[in-house]
Amino acid sequence: MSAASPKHDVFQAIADRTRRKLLKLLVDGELPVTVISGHFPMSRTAVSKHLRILADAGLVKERKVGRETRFRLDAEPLQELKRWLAYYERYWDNKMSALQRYVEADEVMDDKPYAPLDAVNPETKD
Amino acid sequence: MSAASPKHDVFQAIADRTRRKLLKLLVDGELPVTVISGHFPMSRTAVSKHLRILADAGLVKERKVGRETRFRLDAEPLQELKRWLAYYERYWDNKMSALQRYVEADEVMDDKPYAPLDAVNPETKD
DNA sequence: TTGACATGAAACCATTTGGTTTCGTATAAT
DNA sequence: ATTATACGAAACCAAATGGTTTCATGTCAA
Repeated sequence: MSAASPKHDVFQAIADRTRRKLLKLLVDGELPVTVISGHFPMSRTAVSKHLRILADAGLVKERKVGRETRFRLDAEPLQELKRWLAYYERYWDNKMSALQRYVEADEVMDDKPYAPLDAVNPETKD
Repeated sequence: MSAASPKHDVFQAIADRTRRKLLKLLVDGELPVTVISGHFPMSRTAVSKHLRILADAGLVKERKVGRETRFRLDAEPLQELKRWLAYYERYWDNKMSALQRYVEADEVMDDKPYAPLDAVNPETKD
C-alpha cells in the first residue's frame, strides 16, 4: 500500500521516452519546472504535463518553493516493476525456451492439452 | 544485439495490461491464436494485433504449424528493462531521497547550482 | 505599485492506440 | 470436391496521447 489509487500506473508512466529522461534528470535532486523544461525540445507546458503523469504514478514528488514548483524523483513505485520482472527472470535463462518447456511438460505435442481456458492464471494481477 | 531494429520497444509493449496478461499466459508454452484469444474478452483480431506488437518487441516468437500460428514467450528482451531498473534500485533504498541528496550534495540550496543544462546525461539512452 | 517571472488550467489539434467488422486465403477434414 | 477452421489484412471508429498556444494567478523584484 503505497500511494492511494494512482491515477496512472507505473507501466504507462515509463512507456514514454521523455518521461524516462525526466526521471533520469531528477535523479540528482530537486529541480523547478522551468529548469527541467530547458532540457527538452518542447514547450514548458508539455513537460509540465509529463511531470503530472509521473506524479500521478508516484514517481516524482513536488514541493512549492516561493513561486516555483520543484520536482524530485521518488523511485519507490519502481519496485512494482521489479517484482513483475522477477517473475520472468527464470525464463530468460534460455536453458529453457517456452517451446522446450511445452514439449517437455508432456510429450504429446498434438491433441488439445492447451491451457484449459479456466484455471489459467487463477487471479493474479497481470 | 538481439533483434534488429525492434519496431516496438519493450517499454511500450508492456505498457498495456492485455499484453502483460498475454505474456503471462504464454509462460507455460506455445499456444495458437484462437486458444489464446479465448482467454480475453475481445475479438481474435484484437488479440492478434497485441501479439503482433509483442512480436515486434521480440517478446514472443511465432511458429506456423499447419493452419495455425503458435506463439510462445521470449523473455530475453525484458533484460533491457532489468538493466534500466537496476540504475534506479539504489534510489528506493529511501535512506536518501532526491531532496536529501540535493541538499547534501552542496549545502547552498539557493543560488543556481541546478543541473548545468549541458553536461547533464551526457549521452546515455534514457 | 508596477512589472517580470514561474506555473497550471483550458481549449484546441493531429496522431496513435485499442478496438470492431468484413473479407481473402491457406490448410484440414468430410 | 466441398466445407469448415485458423488466421491476417484492410477499412473503419472512438478515445487516449502528446503536443501547441493563450490566459489567469501568485510571487518576487524595482
